[in-house]
Amino acid sequence: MDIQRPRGTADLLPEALGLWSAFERVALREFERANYREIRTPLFEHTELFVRGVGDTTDIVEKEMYSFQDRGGRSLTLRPEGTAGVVRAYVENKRYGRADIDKLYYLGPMFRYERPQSGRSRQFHQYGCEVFGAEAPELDAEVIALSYRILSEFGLTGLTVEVNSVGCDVCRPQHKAAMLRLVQPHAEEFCGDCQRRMERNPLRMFDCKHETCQRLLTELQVPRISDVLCADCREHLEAVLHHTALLGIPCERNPNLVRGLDYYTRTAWEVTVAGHSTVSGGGRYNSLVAELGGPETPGIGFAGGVERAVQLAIDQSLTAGEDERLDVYVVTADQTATDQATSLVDTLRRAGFMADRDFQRRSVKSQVKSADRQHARWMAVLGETELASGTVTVKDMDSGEQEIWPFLEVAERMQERRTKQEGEGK
RNA sequence: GUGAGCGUGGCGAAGGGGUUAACGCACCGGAUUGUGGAUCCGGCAUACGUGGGUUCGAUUCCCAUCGCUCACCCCA
Repeated sequence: MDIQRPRGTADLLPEALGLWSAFERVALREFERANYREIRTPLFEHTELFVRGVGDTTDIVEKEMYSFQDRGGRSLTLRPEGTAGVVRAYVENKRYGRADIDKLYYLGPMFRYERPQSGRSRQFHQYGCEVFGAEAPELDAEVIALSYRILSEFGLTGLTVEVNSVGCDVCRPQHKAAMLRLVQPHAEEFCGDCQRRMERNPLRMFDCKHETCQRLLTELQVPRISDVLCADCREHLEAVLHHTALLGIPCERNPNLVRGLDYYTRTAWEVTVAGHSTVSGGGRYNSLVAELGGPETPGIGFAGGVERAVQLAIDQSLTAGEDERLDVYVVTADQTATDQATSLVDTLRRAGFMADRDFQRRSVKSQVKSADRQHARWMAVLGETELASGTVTVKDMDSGEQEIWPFLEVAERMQERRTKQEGEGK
């Protein structure tokens, strides 16, 4: 095998896809119950959209974009996240001119050029939603609840929601300036990572694992954003937590929580399981729509990683439920019966049964083993004796009983059996 | 981008400078004229990631490279 899949991509094989579709069903169901509607935007956009939307100093834009030139010389980028494209579509399609707020959800692949490791790959899948046109804290609570419920309804346990406010256009710049005033004179005393964080996203410094950095922050009495929120932001955060409590969502305040993208304002949160990477995260973005050329419109949304949810399910021993079982396996017990096998399989399929047969000219024993391996409900044997009498030997693989039926009545009789079994609740 | 570990048939896995590279699983055929499990017999497979070096000889030692895995940064 000389050509392998590109680094950081995965083949999703049938055996693994059961959990995926189980998860997707739950996500779509929860979104739709909450009156969200699906949106599908392009997998690639103009590079400029992400630079302006996500933020030009974020890791995503600085080193993780899959960008390329098309034949017309335009710079395009495989989408590294979902929000920017949805906001662009919202503005471009002028959906702001409507009376109701716009509740949208999406599910699909995203791309980031990173070193793969557990819970991280170059093509991965996110599900998420965006809501435009309301800034009431009860909406924040609804979206937080959705991000939590999708995972809990999927069956995951041990989930917590960490919530913080990163401030607004008023209090955040003030805090940042104040923080830098205190910290920059001591820049060399911080670790290399923190010195970089100072440039990019000083809030991150509170996350540093180095003890010296933490001690310095305390000694210098550097305020955390949550300590210096303006009155409106403070009030908003309290109202959000009040409503998530009404909804029974296990929220915890995390004054150190920061998100990596530039566009967040006020509420930011992550759904986590102890000892694992974040499963989903989101926040409010009240300036993003305007920054991308639309009218001042508040927005809020979250995105979760499908791979991470599925991996947690595996870790927690959740199963997807049985695959649909094969109804009939047609056994060709004699080479002369191939014509009949072909038409019997076709007849059964047209009658709505999942039917299959041997295509490798294997022995009868092998074919029966095959039927067993695939958990067929029935096998239908076509051999010399059946051909001579225009019949089919039909065996119920569960009970082991077998009968001889006229060839032309097989589908009909099976339908009767199936109806009867379903009536008995089997 | 930084650091660490690992690449032997479809899968798991032993070995180790020298004729035919174990073993287990899976699969196929037979014992059982045409029936699922077990047992026994037989069969099966283009297998030592790739390229170079050392050597009379390399799957084994050395170098490089590619890939995989994990951690850091960051994030879904």
